[in-house]
Amino acid sequence: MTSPAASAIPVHEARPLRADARRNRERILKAARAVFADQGIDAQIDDVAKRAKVGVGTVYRHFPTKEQLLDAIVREHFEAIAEMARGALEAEDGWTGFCQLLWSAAERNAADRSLCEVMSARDKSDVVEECGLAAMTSELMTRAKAEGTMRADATPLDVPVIMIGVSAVMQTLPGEEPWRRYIALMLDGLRAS
Amino acid sequence: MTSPAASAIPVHEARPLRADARRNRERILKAARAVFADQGIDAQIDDVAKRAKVGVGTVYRHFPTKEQLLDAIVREHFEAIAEMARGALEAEDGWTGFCQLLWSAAERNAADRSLCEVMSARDKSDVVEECGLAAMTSELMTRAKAEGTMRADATPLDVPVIMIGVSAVMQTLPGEEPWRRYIALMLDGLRAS
DNA sequence: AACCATACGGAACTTGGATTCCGGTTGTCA
DNA sequence: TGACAACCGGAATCCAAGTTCCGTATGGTT
Repeated sequence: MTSPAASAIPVHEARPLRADARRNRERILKAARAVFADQGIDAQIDDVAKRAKVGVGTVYRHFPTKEQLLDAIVREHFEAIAEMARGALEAEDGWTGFCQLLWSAAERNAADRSLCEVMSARDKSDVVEECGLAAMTSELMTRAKAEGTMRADATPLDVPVIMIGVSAVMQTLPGEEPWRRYIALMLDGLRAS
Repeated sequence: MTSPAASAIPVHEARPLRADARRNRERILKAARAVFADQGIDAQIDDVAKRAKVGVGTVYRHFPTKEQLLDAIVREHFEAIAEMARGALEAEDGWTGFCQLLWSAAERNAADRSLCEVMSARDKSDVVEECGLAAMTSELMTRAKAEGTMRADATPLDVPVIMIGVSAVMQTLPGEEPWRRYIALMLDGLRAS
């Protein structure tokens, strides 16, 4: 996206940020990642600002809305999960890859409260689509079904259902045990009998 | 505390409510059931009051806090589910009873937004314990395992995990399909192979 | 080294809801 | 049928965020 011939850039492709602004933007994102991860989506912008050692106004200049700041971070997460999916596609077989993806995605969720809250409360299928996650998951499932390791009636729609569930479990029941158990049950439910 | 023979009544065992007060209390509960069911736990007390054709102050005299009002209603729900559990214990076998219980409890959840929100976001194990649900579920599972229809490593703890999950799914993905699919998967995961 | 568009900080403002208050009603009981 | 404690209604108050504003500071440029 930063290539020399950045010619046909869409709509408002602003001039580069001033050095201090660029620096602050990074600090804000970093702070927000940390704050949202451990306070959840109800964390306050003031806290983010404080942690970034920046005034609230500055946060708002970079992200006009709390929602937008949160969104930026959620996208990063999905991006990361999409990366995991790419890894899962390298697995020796579809079922293994599928399991690997669910486990690692859940693991990431477990480390971030806001992610759990967002996943279990808002439908993010658009983001999932955009970052290619939908397609990769679908591919993984197609393979697994072809191999006969996944029940034939499983559908890509089962994945959000599962992720929403784990996310909720993580928020409500503390500890690793419950959500791991949950994923295990679900995978058993999806395995071909 | 002010009655003449305020003898040995525990703490605050108040005198009977005045007729109008009793009537209002009922209207408030009825209104609250409806409002919370379709707006969720973020519904406003003002709406409850309006629907009950009563002033906000009156709502607050009966339930000093929104939290307490909500709690009263949530307890009613769990009570009802406990009733379902009693029915499930009559089923011809443990597995059937267990499935019956999960399906009917989920069905009830589906009809009440606040119930879903509460179940998926707060640990209500105390209430579950108090109304006997915990014990009955446990009994059902013991039977099913003895019959060999439920996997041996299933535990009563799996039930809240499942209920939390469905509740979250109901909130996030609209329609009957997703949550039904979810329960079906989970039951398959719990069935003995 | 002066200029100014960009940025910054953070106090002040706004808003949405919960909760309180208090003058006016109404059951209940003598 | 008074008298009064128990109630009621709903405007006013309080509060916790999110968001705006504006005087000041600072990179980048000539």
